[in-house]
Amino acid sequence: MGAAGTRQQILEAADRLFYEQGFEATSFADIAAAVRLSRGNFYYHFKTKDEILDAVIALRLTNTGRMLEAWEAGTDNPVERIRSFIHILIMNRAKIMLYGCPVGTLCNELSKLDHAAKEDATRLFALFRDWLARQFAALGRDADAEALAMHVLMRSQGVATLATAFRDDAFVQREVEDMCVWLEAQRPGASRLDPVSPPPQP
Amino acid sequence: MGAAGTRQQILEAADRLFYEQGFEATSFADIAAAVRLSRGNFYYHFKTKDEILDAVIALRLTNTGRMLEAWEAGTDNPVERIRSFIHILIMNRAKIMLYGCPVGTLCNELSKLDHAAKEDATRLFALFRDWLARQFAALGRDADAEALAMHVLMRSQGVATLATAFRDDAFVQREVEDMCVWLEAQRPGASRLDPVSPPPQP
DNA sequence: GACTTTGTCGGACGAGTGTCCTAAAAATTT
DNA sequence: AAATTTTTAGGACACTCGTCCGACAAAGTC
Repeated sequence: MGAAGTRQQILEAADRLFYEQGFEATSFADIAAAVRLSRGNFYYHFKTKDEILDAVIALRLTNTGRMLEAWEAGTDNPVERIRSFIHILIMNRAKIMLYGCPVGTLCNELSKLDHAAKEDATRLFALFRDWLARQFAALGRDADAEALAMHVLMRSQGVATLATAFRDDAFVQREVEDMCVWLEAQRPGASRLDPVSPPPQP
Repeated sequence: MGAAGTRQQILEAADRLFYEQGFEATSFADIAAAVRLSRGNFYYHFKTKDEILDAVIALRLTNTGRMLEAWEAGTDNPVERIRSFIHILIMNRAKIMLYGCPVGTLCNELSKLDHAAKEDATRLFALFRDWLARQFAALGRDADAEALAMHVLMRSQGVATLATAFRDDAFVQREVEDMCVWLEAQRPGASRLDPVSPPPQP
């Protein structure tokens, strides 16, 4: 197998393991075993563990970008696009309940370690934020597009964290619906009489 | 110094270090250095690292319980009590921007490690949830008190995570205010004409 | 003062870590 | 088929990890 293929395999394994076990708790040996490679051989592909981390973050940035493009290609309606984002919580809820949000948990871990790649990980968040902000702007909310984007991001992060802690499927469902109702009310023409953010129903 | 005093010192150092660096990234040596004790001597006070973790969680449960009691003693008004909770985000924002929420980040880490104390850490969340639910019930929202409590918890977790990633003081301020406005609107008599969850202003 | 209990020290242990080297195998080019 | 480059395996390295001793000091009891 060519080096490029092996490198890709390593990255995918590292991506998964960093997500499932965390960055620091994942050792070279873990990744090596996952791709059935000798531990020592890693040095050929990646000089240091941080180098793998950088590459994994770059991979995630690429994959995330592709996902956002796919959502944009799926529909012209900004509200529907934002709904695509919100519904990751439903689609990935099994993994989220086990390991949390890949972006949020990585940022948290790197912050605690005060790791150099901390800012790079935050760029994953920024990618989502800017994309969401563009959708809100397309909705006619130019003035507060970024604040609205951060609000959506904030909610999804909160749901992910509590989903991991409590493993409560109904909670995730409820909050996603609440978020969608809130989203509908953000169209500039939406009536203030609408239940903007109704109390979540049990 | 008595053993009880030393034990308490160890616990406080471990509490702080587990928060700042994470559980796994904190070694016996780190804690020992913090309390100026020999590493080997730890075995006398705590047989294993997990034992320290259990004790730290128990300590946090106690301290959290005391804090909740203090808030209850501070006012009879449930809305004001809940506001006390929300305002931790402001009071502790410096630390939160560096290390995240102590509860959320611990739960995330233990989930990834699939650690036995995972459920114990979740009990910290449950403590907040039940207390908040009691306040909402006192507000006359018995029916959906727990869902409302989870909603507040969810928001504070989301704000904490993004605060750590972006270190944006204005964002925290804005979301806290938004949360308080939302809270006001949860009183059963609140007019639906009120801006229930207004778009966050930039 | 002798004796027991309680607390501390410094170091040893085996395992696992990230890193790095050398030599052999595989693939590619000549 | 030979030569060269690319990729791999296996292990050494210095180190840190959690764990665990055995010896010793301090405190308290008889």
